[in-house]
Amino acid sequence: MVGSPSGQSIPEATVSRLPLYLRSLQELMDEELSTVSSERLAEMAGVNAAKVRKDLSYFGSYGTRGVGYDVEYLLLHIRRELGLTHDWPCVIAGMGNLGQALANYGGFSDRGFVIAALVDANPDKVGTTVEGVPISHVDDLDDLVSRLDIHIGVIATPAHAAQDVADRMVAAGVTSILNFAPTVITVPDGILVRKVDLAVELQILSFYQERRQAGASLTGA
Amino acid sequence: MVGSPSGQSIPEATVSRLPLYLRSLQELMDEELSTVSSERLAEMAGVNAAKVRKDLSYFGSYGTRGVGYDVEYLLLHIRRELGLTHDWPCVIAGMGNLGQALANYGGFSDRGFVIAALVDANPDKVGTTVEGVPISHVDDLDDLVSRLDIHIGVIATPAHAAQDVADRMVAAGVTSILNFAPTVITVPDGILVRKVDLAVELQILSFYQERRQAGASLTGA
DNA sequence: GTGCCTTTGTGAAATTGTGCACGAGCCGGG
DNA sequence: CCCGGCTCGTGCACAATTTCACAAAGGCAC
Repeated sequence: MVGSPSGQSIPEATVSRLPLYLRSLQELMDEELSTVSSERLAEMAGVNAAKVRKDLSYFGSYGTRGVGYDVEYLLLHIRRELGLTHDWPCVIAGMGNLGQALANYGGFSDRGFVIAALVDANPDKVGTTVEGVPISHVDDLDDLVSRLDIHIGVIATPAHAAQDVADRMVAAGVTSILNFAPTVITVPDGILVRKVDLAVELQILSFYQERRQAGASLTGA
Repeated sequence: MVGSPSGQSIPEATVSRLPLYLRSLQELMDEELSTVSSERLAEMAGVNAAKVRKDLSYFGSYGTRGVGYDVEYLLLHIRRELGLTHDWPCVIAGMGNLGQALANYGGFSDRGFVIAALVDANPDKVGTTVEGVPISHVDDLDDLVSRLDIHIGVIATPAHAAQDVADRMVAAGVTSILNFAPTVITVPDGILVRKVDLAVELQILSFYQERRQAGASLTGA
């Protein structure tokens, strides 16, 4: 079981670190380095060296003892594991501030996520374009998704519209959803949802910040 | 030690769920419900009921057996734990697409995070305003942070500028940083950093999406 | 007041994730 | 060919988190 490439069981925690390794390896490529040690990679990714080695070992043994990992080979391999050997066409729903920013944000297309379609419910916005991509009406989701072979949908609508849009996406054939709306959406089995709530992170910071100040006033003056 | 309110040790995992409970409780307030069971709250927050009870128990026992939790009381309590009884002035650095979207995004100020200042390194942008907040030059960070009593900084710059901005923020007195730049930043002890990488989430989706397709072609037709 | 129903609060078990420590394997030099 | 130094791969112990299961306790009907 151990060491078998493409084994079924890659820990979730490991998966969530793969993008970090990928990014670090890309930087190393830019610096034209051909090999990298787990220690260096760990430092770049902001984790611990043992963790890097353990994570990479789930995919088999690609390192060379005494030397390190081959940057190019590892890069290719992780990219393949992450399914980034081809581009992913995506649709963004909700062209408010957040949706527009996401559509404009270069960080997606850089990494293989092509904004193939944009939709909104507001007829006034339909027809305008963002970054050369026309905004369609949300009613056209079905057509867009099947015609452009879209599997990934991004929800950037207000909270109250999120569930409806999610339902439409699923009905249209989307199987993975990234939800930026601050609400829980429910989907059928087999549909994968990840959630990013920008304000949640600030609230977590706030928690620790408040604690620190409270603590400081106890221990401090 | 158990049940002591404000005990030192609230698990990180619990803290990261508090904002979800808070949001759910706000919805319940809007619906004018006065009590809620752990089961209902769990459903709204998208977690498991036992987890809700355990999470809440770290703050002491605020529920009534046979009845549930008092919505208003619990709301107030979590808000206090999260340090959201007052507003937090924040500064956003980097007024590109992402920074502008964050500044425009209503979801922050709704929850007590007031955009007090905006900075950018580009002189052309300095002087213009976003949502009524003027963009200052990044060199003025020091002055802004101390004058407006800012503790929280948001980095929305390109990756290559993030570390420099983080250093400046720390020097100016910021103690909590939310980093949207796709890079690891290092800060002195005592400074708290949280990281949101929009593309990372898509890559994680991509991983599972790819696996699913691979699996489907084995088990399916 | 008694009994029943409901829902909390919480030990304890199960699962998941982390970090250490060290054997194993590779490289370069003599 | 052998040796010393370096770095991977991994078993193991430990820590964190989740989940289960159930006793304890409030509320309501009668």
